[in-house]
Amino acid sequence: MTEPRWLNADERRAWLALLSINTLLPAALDNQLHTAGKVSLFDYNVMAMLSEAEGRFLPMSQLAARTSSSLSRLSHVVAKLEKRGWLERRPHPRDARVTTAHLSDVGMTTLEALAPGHVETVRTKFLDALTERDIHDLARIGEKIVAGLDDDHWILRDTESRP
Amino acid sequence: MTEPRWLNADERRAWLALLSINTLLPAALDNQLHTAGKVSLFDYNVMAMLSEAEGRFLPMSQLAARTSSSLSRLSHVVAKLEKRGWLERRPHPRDARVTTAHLSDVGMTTLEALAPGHVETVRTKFLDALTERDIHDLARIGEKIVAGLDDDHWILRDTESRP
DNA sequence: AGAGCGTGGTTGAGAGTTCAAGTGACGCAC
DNA sequence: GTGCGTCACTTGAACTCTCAACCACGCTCT
Repeated sequence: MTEPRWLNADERRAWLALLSINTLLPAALDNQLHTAGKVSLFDYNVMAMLSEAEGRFLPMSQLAARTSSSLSRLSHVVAKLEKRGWLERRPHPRDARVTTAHLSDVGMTTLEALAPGHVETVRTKFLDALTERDIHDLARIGEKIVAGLDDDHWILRDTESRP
Repeated sequence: MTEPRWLNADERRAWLALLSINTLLPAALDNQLHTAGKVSLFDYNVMAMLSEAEGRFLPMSQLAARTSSSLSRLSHVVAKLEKRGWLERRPHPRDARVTTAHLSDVGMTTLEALAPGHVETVRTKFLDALTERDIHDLARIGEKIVAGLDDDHWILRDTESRP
């Protein structure tokens, strides 16, 4: 049992900054989305991921992967969004175990109405503080961290060059 | 009402990576802390911030600032930690409005027992994926983002050079 | 065909978080 | 020294998330 390696100055700065960003940024975005349309950042992302999928639907487990969430969390949220008429759940025709979540037309319209305000907030609260180079570096570093946490995370697919 | 500026490739990569990190990293750390000692990452941070303060106590509002949390959230959590005997609340002697949270000896011991496993997890889940240079860049970029979200955030004090 | 195992998803209970409202105390204006 | 606005919290209710248990289906092996 040896003495643990404590964080040095840069490691500590990086860690504390990430920790703060982690609570402040989602709070700011949640806030904007909630006043704009009683939607959380997570709700928004669920719908956004569906809107980008072929046919605007995905199996629950793939949607969970794309939102980095547990199936349980997703299930509760999809139930809520379904009650609002923005999503619809259907059984998969070939595999009766899987449920697919479909973005409804009303959901799509809602999402489109929310999108401009949301990206604008992403800019003002996040991207505007950075230079083009910062953003490029952050994308690279961020993807490294994601890879360390989940080595076949969906955002790492098709964007990486192959050998 | 002009067309919003959507995200370009790098902006999107940076944003999606941050979003994923944001859910995966705290989950991993919460997990470790919870199995090690039924403590959340936020609980841990509250105690860690107190442990680093002069005299191991801070007014609630300063503690809230240091944990980037709302006073309400903090109040609930401090109540919980107080019930476990790790913290103690005392009225401020000069200003009866303020409550100070003190880390107890038991709390300090608990924190010290948890710390090695926690830093180790911070390393394996986060820092190990990065080079020294990445960490330095991330610290710089991260602090820029924090500054954009809260221009007098505590982590920006004393670490920045002054004019 | 059926036993056993893994997969995909749901559910309910308990823990945690947020939001709005409330309680005192300070401090300044007159 | 009496209002009156602000500050520093606290509280309770509503909502969200997590965790463990559960169900149903598909796959493989015999």
